[in-house]
Amino acid sequence: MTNPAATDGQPETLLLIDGHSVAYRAFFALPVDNFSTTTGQHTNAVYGFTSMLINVLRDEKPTHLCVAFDVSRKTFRSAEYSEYKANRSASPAEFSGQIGLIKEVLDALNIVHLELDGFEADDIIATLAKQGAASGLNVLICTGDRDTLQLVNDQVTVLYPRKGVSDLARLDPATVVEKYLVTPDRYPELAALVGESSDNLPGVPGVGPKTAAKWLAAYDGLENLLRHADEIGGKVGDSLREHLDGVIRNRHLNALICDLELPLGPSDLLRRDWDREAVHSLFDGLEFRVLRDRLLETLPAEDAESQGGFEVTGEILATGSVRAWLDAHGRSGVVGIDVTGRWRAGSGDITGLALAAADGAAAWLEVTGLSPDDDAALAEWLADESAPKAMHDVKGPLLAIWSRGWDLAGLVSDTQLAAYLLRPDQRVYDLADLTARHLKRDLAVAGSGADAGDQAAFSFDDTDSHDAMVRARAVIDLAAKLEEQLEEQGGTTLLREVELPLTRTLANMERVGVAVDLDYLHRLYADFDAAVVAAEADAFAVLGRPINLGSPKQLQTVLFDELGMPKTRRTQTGWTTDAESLETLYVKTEHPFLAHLLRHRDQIRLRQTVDGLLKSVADDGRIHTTYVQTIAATGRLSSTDPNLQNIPIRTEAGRRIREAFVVGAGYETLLTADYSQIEMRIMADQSEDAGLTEAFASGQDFHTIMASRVFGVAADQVSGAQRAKIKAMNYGLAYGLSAFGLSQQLKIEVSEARGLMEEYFERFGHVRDYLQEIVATARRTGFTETVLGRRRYLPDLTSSNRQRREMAERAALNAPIQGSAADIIKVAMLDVETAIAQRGLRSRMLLQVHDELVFEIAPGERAEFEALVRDKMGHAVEMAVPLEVSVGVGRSWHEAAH
DNA sequence: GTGCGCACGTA
DNA sequence: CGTACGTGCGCACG
Repeated sequence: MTNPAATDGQPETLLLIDGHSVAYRAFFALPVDNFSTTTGQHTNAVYGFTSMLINVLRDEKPTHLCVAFDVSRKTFRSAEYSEYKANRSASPAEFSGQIGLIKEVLDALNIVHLELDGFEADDIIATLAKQGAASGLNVLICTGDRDTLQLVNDQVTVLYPRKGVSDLARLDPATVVEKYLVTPDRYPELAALVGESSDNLPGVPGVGPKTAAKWLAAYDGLENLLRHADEIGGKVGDSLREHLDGVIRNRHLNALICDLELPLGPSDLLRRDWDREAVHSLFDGLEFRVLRDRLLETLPAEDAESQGGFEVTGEILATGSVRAWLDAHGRSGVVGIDVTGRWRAGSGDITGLALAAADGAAAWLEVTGLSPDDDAALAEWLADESAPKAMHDVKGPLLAIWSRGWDLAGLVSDTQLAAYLLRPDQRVYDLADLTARHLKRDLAVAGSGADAGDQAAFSFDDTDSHDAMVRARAVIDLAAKLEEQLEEQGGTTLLREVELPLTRTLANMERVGVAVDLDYLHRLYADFDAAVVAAEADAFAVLGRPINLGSPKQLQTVLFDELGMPKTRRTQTGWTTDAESLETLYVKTEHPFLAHLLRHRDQIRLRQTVDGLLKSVADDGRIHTTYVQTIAATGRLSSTDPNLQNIPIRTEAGRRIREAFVVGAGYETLLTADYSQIEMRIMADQSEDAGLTEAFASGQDFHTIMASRVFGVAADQVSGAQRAKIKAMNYGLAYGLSAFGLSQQLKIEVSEARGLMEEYFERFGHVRDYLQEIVATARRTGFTETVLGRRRYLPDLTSSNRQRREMAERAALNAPIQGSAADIIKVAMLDVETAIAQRGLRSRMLLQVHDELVFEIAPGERAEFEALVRDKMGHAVEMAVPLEVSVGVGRSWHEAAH
């Protein structure tokens, strides 16, 4: 049994939490508006409660733990005194439901929670506190309810939230006396005299804590005081005598019951392993990212100890001994590798390597200590296809390996990629976390959680080398475990043949980068900057004073309060000032401020994009983005630092930015190749809809031909408006578009949009059947699947919350379509790369933007390369509907567009 | 300093 | 009340 804090000689600690009390404190401590999920569920109380729980577990390291809840407002106390707590207004609507979520959190953390009909949480706590103290435990009670102060003694301490949820006062006997002027056992007597407004128990008028404490001291307790009530003089004496019944009632009601019959005793409250899967899926739903990280940081060891950590006995390889070690251990099975170093933006460096071999041996070697023969032996082994290796998050280390002049081959697993394929909707795939979840083992690495790429230090001591060897060992075990799971869901091919080799392709693209015209970028920045300044000046002139145009809050004050404009759509914090709403406002009011504001928005955005690019230009005059392979739940890539997948294209000014991306020295031109309507083609193929398939086969403009089918007119009779409507429908289909959404986008009535959808589906009925089938299947199996078998799990499909469920349905609709498109372009990228290598071409792949690839073409290779790209992209997978690829060339990304 | 919401760019 | 992302800013926490 896990018992993390119990060490020899130290007393064990029982922590008792009043769930309702702490949740309520949290609710009022944290602004409810700042804590809600995208589905509208308020979470401030859950957040505050969980945050406090994490802190107190970290700080107090209790060995035993229980959370008590009130069942309802009906208790023996309210039965005896109907006014008990009757002053409490109904809980705010935002609070309701959060107690249920807190219990889900506790369940995921495998923490016992108790409630008992007719009694309050306090009574449960009092009972357990007494039992715990009796069996020699230290008892901590975390509550915002002062009634529990009566339980304080040498063994029992109350943690009382001072303010918020992070500042807990420690109330031991001495502190209670200091603060409340009486000993803990007298506190309820004092409260009976003074009254407790939160319980709606009125006290004796005119008697405050000081008077009450004085009396209790003078008469040695309440009982004796009441017996001698007639001795007390003055007005307060009269007052006391008039309210004797009330005092007696108060004292009766505020006495906690400490002999309840409970199903569990202190020995049943030993802390238990928590359920990683449950925590992840719950925190995903609650959108608790930071809290999850804090939880993992604070409590990683505890669920792992039952299996223990990793026993690694390794050696630090002395100079000259690398070849011998690799010969002995490097070729008898999969070797786990952990690279220490740093990497970013297409390059990196290595300081050390840890290896863990299948035979149990482990080694650490420092790059600076390599002899020429060590270096050669290592380079040879790393590049040896027949020496199988496993790593975690290999792309960065690969860049570092390349920077050393080495290469890497024989990689059979990347545990990060494997974990991503198993559950693509996780936020992070940290090695320590995966190890604990899948192997129930503790990595016990100092500073685990940090990616190697973030490692600041370049000096290493024995701990570093040991930790690195532990990681290398964990990677092999994890790789085997994940492989097993992936096999069950048919995902090993996707890992081996797509994601794993793609990592290398992406690393190459990052390493190469894309050339930019730096002078042009600077001029562009100056232009946009001037436009920003001008727009700002114009806006201020109209307004008569300067404001921060980038502050939605200030804009709301100006637009809706000062200028009295009609209110726009609501946001969580007020009324939206987004561009679309401002346009509408401008049509209504023709206020020139709006025009200047919109222009300012546009220009500042463009300036910001250019500024970001300028800051990213490396010494080689190129921009090296980083592709993240494990972010998008659908299987797409993402691009960051900088994001080159959202460079403007829709406006003229935006396209000027694309002119900054140019062909690099020694190359002839850029070439872009993109898939036309790939998602619609996937839908046509998968739905086997004859009408849709024919529309693609016709070779005419796709949206026009679709419109002609829907409206029953010849293609040359389709109006612009008709084409626009069907185009919106085509694009929206894969997103789970509703009649309402379509009406919004096309600015038509909902009834017309509904009619449009009906007519569309009358012609293309198999598409509707297909889309409905996706959701129905996903609801049954729990996941969706792409053409290559990439899964996405959507537990919310069976949620009782309608908003969550419908959101999951749209995600289910979209995932196989967007995901299959991602599969296809990934295969195409690999095929193109292979072909480049086979033909010995110098041309190279630079960028991927979901359905588009950008290449840099070497002199003389243009025609051959275009044919190659068309072939590989067009035949990445075989489908009933041809994949159409359009290609353009030019010296800049803009010119190469088509 | 940190986290969040808003706004907005792409496919 | 249409999916999937990343970034930068202002603002309110601590």
